[in-house]
Parts: sequence; structure tokens; C-alpha cells
Amino acid sequence: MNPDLVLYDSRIQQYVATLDIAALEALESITETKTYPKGSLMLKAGQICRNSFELVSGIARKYHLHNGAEITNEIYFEHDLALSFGSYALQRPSEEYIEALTDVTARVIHYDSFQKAKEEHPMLRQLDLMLLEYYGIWVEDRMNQMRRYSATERYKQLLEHTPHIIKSVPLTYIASYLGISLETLSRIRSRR
Amino acid sequence: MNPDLVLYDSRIQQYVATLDIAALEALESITETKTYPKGSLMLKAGQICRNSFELVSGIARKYHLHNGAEITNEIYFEHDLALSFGSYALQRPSEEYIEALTDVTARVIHYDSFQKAKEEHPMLRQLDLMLLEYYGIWVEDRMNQMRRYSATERYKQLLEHTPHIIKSVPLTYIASYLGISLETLSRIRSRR
DNA sequence: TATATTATTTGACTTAAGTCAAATACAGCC
DNA sequence: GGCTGTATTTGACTTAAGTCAAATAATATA
Repeated sequence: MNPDLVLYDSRIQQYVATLDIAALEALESITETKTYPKGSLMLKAGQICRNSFELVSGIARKYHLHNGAEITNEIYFEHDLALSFGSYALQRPSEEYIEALTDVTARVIHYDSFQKAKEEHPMLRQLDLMLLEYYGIWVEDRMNQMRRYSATERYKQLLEHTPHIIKSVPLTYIASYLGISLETLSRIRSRR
Repeated sequence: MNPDLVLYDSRIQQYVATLDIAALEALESITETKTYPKGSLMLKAGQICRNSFELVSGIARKYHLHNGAEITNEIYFEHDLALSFGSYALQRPSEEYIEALTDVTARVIHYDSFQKAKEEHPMLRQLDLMLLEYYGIWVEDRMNQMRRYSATERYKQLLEHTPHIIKSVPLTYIASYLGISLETLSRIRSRR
């Protein structure tokens, strides 16, 4: 993975470790652990993304529709934070869906609760800011991948950096995540 | 432009209008107005991006090198905030350059000063967060443009949404910004 | 103004990746 | 184990966009 992301991830972990008890308890008090059966939608297009989902177990994906086809935007595993960024930030209707690809257990925090908690615990503001920066770096990195590399290179990098994706997610989703057609992906895989 | 971005931009303006005098003065006190002659580099790859540049006048672009070629990542006009996101957020060496395409005047704020000002003025934290979210939405939107639309469509949308770019920026930069070759851009322009 | 330099266009050809259709392969279920 | 539906692969063909080379056009400069 992008070394900047790895670095920043560890900085976030470090920061979380320094949170005071009150802030941690506040977080805990607004967190609900929920489960979503395989195939269910954790967020639908048209809805406002009012929750953040921290995956405890299972796999999920975020996608949107384009000319009738589902285009996968992101694939989530354990510990990942799933939400529709634009919809969450602006509290406006989402264009994206979030779907449980397996049974999913997630720690769910409501937008309003988190906003309130931030007011009471300034440390959580800093955490919010760090998560935001992390996502910004992630999207930038992903855009660079898409712009700079060919379909084959993108697939190889996915293999190198996140091989578990290939093992656990249907190829259709991976293809659209990589921005290539299913057939092309199949051909890339068959070569060598 | 993306309606979400327009909306969020106005929210930021509104928020700025509510800043208390102390916060505004703090901002003012850490802001230096500087000028950069046409062709000069406001940031070089390898350097850490320690400043944010709010353009007062002129045009600038951010780019990186890929296989020896310059790839334009962003083009800045009056009022735009220029910085290398990843480098600024992590205070790590940048892969990007920021170049003044014309003589540029900018309000420059040093990273450290802003961090300090944020500690003293919590309102600035909120501003920082809003700017971050704005950038996140912008990058997401740009990535969607690149993924969903053909070269021709991307050019047309640029024409519709930001026609001033075409009038004031050499086509080479626009081509790489759109992720297409100069020749293809020229052909797209000549059709109709 | 003539000349050099840089920017843009045009032409000819190549190529990566897409599309549509059909064939296998695989998985869940009776 | 056989059957049904979904997932993946393979084949044949098309197409958007890239590349390389050369020709104009525009701009800056002596």
C-alpha cells in the first residue's frame, strides 16, 4: 500500500491510544454494534448517509450506478471505516450504495451523535480531522493509480498490495473497482 | 460545477463570515502576501509543502512527473487554495510541483503557524475541517469524472463548468489535466 | 519586420481495452 | 449425483485513444 497511508494509519492508531478515558467512553456510548446479513444494503442511494460503519467482521462494498451498471468504488474489510463521504460530510442524499457482501458486523456511529461528542471532547475533533486527511490521501492515491497505470498494472498492484481482495470478492466487483471490464480482467488474469 | 461543491463552498463562506474578530486577526497575523513571477516554482518535488497559498491574482498549476512527462493535477485561479495535499497533511516530501503560470500574488500561511493558531482559536479548527472536507469532495468528484466519462465528455464538461481554463491555460496542461494526449485534445476541439 | 521558439494541428498507423456472443466452470440445492 | 443459476473464460470483432512524425500557426525576440 501507499507508504504515506501506512504511516498515517499508524499515526491515527497512536493518536487513538492517547485519547483520554472520557473521550473513549463518549465514543463507546454512541457506538451501536449491528449486524447486516449478506446481500443487504447498509446504505441506499437517495438516503442521507447518517452513519459511519466500522467493520468488525465481514466484507462490504460501496458502489454507484452508471448507465444501469454497478460501479464499485471501494471494498471494505475488517477495521475499515465505511461511509459515503460526500453524503456524510454534507448530510445530503447519497449517490452510493453500501452493500454487505458477506454477513457483516459493524460498529455504527450516528452522525449527530458524533458531532455532539466532538463538541464535548475536543480530542475527537482531532481524530475526525485525521480520519478526513486519511481519506483525502487515500482518494488522491487511488486517482493517481487510475490515471497513471494501465489495467494490467492496476491489477498487479492490487495483487501485491491487497491479495485478500482477490480471494474473497467476485471478479465482477474487482473489475469495476479497477475500472476495467470483466472480460479484460479475466484475460489479464489468464496471461501468465 | 458539482452542485455539492457549490453548496459546500457557500457554507464555508458563511462560516468564515461568523468567525470572531480574534480568529480573523490571528489569521491575518500569520498571513504573508507574496508574489511569484511567471514560470517560477512555488513548491518543488522533494520539498515538504509547508505553506498554503491562497491565490489573490494569477494562475498556477500543480503537477507531477510520470515517465519524464509533466502531468497536471490541478489548475488554480483567484481565490483558490493551492497546496500539495499529501505533503501538507503529513509534512512529508512532496511528489508535486506548484508552478506559477502567470505572475502570481498569494496569501501565504505557514503550516506551523496555522497549527498554532488552531490551538488558540477553535473556530479555525472547524474551518480547517471544512476545507478538508471540501477537498475530499473535490477529489472524489474529479475521480468520478475520470472514471465515468470519455475524453470528449470530460472536455465538454470542462468547457461548460470552467470555460476560463481553456482561455487562459496552454492546451498541453489542459490535456494532461484531463488525462488525454495533446493530439487527442486537439482533435476533440476541431470536431464541431 | 524577419527569425527563432513554442504551441497547436493534421496525418498515418498502432494498441489497449471494450463489446457482444457463446462456451465452460462452479456452487448451491433438491 | 444431477440440475439450475451464477461466475468466469474464450473468441471474434470494434473502437477510443495513443504514438510518432511532420506541417502549420502563433508568439516572442533580435
